Amino acid sequence: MDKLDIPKAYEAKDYEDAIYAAWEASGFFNPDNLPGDRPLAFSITLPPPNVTGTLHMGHAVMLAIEDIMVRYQRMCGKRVLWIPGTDHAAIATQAKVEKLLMKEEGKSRHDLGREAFLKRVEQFAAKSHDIIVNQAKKMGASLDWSREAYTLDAPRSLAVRTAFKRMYDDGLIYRGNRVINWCSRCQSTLADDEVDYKETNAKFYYLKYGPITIGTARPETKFLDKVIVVHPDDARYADIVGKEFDVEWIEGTVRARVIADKASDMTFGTGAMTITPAHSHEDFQIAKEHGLEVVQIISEDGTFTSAAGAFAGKNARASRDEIVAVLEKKGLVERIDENYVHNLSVCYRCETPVEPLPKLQWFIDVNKEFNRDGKQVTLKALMQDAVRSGAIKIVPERFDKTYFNWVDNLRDWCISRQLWFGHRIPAWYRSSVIASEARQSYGEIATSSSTPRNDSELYVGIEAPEGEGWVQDPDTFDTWFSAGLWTISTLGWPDQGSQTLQQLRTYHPTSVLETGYDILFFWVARMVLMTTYLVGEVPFKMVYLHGLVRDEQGRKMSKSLDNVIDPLDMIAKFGADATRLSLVIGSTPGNDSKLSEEKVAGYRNFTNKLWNISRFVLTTTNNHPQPILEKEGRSTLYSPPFEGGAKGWLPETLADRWILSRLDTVVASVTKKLSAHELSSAGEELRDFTWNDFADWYLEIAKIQKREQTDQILLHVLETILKLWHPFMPFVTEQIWKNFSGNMLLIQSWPTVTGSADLEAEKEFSFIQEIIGAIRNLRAANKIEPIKKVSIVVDRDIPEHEIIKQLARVTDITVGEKPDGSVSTVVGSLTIHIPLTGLVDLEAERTRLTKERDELISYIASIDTKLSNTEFTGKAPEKVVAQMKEKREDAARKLFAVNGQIFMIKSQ
RNA sequence: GGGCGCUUAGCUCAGCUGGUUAGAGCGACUCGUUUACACCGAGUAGGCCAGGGGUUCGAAUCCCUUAGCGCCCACCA
Repeated sequence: MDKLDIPKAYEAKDYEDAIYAAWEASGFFNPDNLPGDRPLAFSITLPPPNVTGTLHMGHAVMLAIEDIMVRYQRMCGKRVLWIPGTDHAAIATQAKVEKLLMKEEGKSRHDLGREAFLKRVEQFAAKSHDIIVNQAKKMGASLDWSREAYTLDAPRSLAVRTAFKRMYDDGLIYRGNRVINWCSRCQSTLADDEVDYKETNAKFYYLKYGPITIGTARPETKFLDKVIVVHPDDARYADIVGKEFDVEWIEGTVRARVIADKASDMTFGTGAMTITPAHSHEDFQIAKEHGLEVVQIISEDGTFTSAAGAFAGKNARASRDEIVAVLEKKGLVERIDENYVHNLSVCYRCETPVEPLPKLQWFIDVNKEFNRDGKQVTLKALMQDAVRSGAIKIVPERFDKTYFNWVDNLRDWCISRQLWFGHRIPAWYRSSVIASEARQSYGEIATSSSTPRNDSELYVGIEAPEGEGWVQDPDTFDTWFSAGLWTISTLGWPDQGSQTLQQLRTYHPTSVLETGYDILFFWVARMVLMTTYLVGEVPFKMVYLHGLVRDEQGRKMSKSLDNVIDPLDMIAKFGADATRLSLVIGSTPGNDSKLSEEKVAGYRNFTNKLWNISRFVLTTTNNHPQPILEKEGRSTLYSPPFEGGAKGWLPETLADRWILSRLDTVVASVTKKLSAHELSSAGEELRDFTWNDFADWYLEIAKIQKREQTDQILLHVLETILKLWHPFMPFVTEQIWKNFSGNMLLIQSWPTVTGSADLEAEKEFSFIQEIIGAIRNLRAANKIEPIKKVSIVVDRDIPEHEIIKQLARVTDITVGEKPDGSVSTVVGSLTIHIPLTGLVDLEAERTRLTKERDELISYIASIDTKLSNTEFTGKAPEKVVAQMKEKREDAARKLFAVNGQIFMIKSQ
């Protein structure tokens, strides 16, 4: 037998990479290679990180939580599939590369041209991808890399084109000219939810416009305003509604007229506004209803069009003051409110102010009825039903409301983007006019206003059409369109091969979607939309939302605040296991959590604790004459399984019965909690058991219980907690597991309840703990001399007196029959009598004990009162009454111990 | 303007459908040279569960209300 040589401290970095490599080599991350039958499947698709750079703490949380779920289910015997992938994140990635290009070479994407630029982006994405994969591995994520996907790879592109085609054929996708959100820096449209609002201090201008005064925050858009809108009920303007008159304006005289519309707010500004249909969503709406002309005066690059006369070509927002100066010169500025606060709409990526512009774009109609299984439905209705029917469960539940609030108010989704990086819209046009227009915008900024053409041929298909003269739409898809297909596209949809179909049948709908609550709308809702429409089933049965990881002070982590904690740094310093625990324990779904280095360090201490527990157990048992580790398959010693529960190996002592009972409780409870996705709570309970019960009590007892039985129990408990901990701390547990024979811990089966629950033992042992605690207290109080003599009187044979003796580290224990004690009426089986000498600090101890005794007495009295109250006993459920009685017993037992101690002190 | 949360020990938070004397970790303080671990052990002190009202035998938990804080959504020119 070799002597075990285990280092004193666990250094994560010495083991983790090798362990991950071994897992990967085993092939067990791929469900096809898992041993056993596994009729039930469990699947998660990893929310694909953007290929914009590196992973942050948010990704680390995601990987930790999902890996825990996945490892747990794998050990439970499920056919577990966790698919990794990355997201091309069109707008974010393109913006990033453009920024780099400008910084490093001083070039814009137009300097390179579309093709060369895309090559650059792909290079960047590839590099970023490799970093991400490496980081996921560092975290210990047990992802099936053989199925890795990318939102922009060939299979996913096919899925995108197929989805578009099908929706188009069903009339759910249309091309329309509408005012959209335009980011002049990204040079692209933005969906409604890609617009952020930033509270900004601005000026509010009161301008004379003919006979009335109008209010505006954006005078520069007002060049061609010809229509004043007032509220129909506004008495101030009632007499001029419908009238026309000439007004002196920015560039000379304009013929203006007044209309009434409820959109005008009587209480805001002067109650009168002019409208700019081309550059405001609401004005566009009004113009549409009243059949007004829509003229674009601001172009895609943020400059004025020729419609702005002398200002043409100048940046619109930058010209505001200049235009106001012109108005002022003409005496048209009545006053300026300098303290105007409003919500400026900005691009969620680059914070550039969003410019509303009229553009011809592709939209998904969420309100259009179509036939589904003989019923008329809308996409919106599908999204609502998926959650309302319970087919999808959101955790935490309160996000249901957020979800509905969003879906109910959903407007048509603009899916086309003027980016180069992304899936091209599978639409082709054939007509000289359109074709040249499309060519122009291919690589150029589209300058012409895009009005719908009737003279063009349009082809929508999965592949390019046959024939001459077809030009593909230059636009690309909103990145969330491809992301919305993620659960089905990663499983092979729309391929119809039997293997793909089988795979979809097995793993779809996926079991859980785990992601941050911040992308509930962007992504989760879109997946529900796409998947329910395309394959007629929900994409996942459950949505588990985690919160944001904030810094110690609760601030968001950001580069500008310099408070970013890099997961890789934490892993390097404290190990992946500690990092995972610090992200999972102490945080609950849907709530933000705070992270500090100290917290991670704390869990590093725990991994080391587990390491040393193992070190002790393994070396102790190994040193014994019948080396348990050398026996063939340690399991022969005590399993499988415990026949007839723990009786199979007859634990001899109270401590044995106690620890096994506790272990059984913990197995049951942790299993239940993990099944219910209560990860934090499961982890806490496991930590308490491992540290408080197993390490602090049973290990100490084991040192003096020199029976072979103890070795078996030590090994059994260790084996069980290694399994229980494995989902949380895969590395350290797997490393320790190497001391056992057989397969990797990764695929061991999850512990089951053995039937060792022993309430009597738990009660009795807690009493022993009480007594030992008392002895320790007394020793601590004895500052001058060690305790000379302790006598313990028991009324029946409790072998634990040996333990007490050792633990209390006292000498000279005598054991005898219990005298007919006066206190025995309270309850109890054990009394102690400790004559002590040389004590000086006992007075304080006595005061404390007396106080405790009084509290216990009044507590017992209060229970007695309650129990004699017929209203309580009559109305409270039986279970509660029984509980109360038990509590009374516990308190009485404690009182007995306290009384004993007081008696001891008195007798000094 | 709508909606959703939060307020529990010095700090970070658990406390599910009402039922132990409200818990944990960290921190503080006291003690400890115990052969698994100082990345340790044994203890102690900290709470009117934000305030007020109600329902109930019983409320941190349910209802109403007040105050403070946060988040999401929304086209106020």
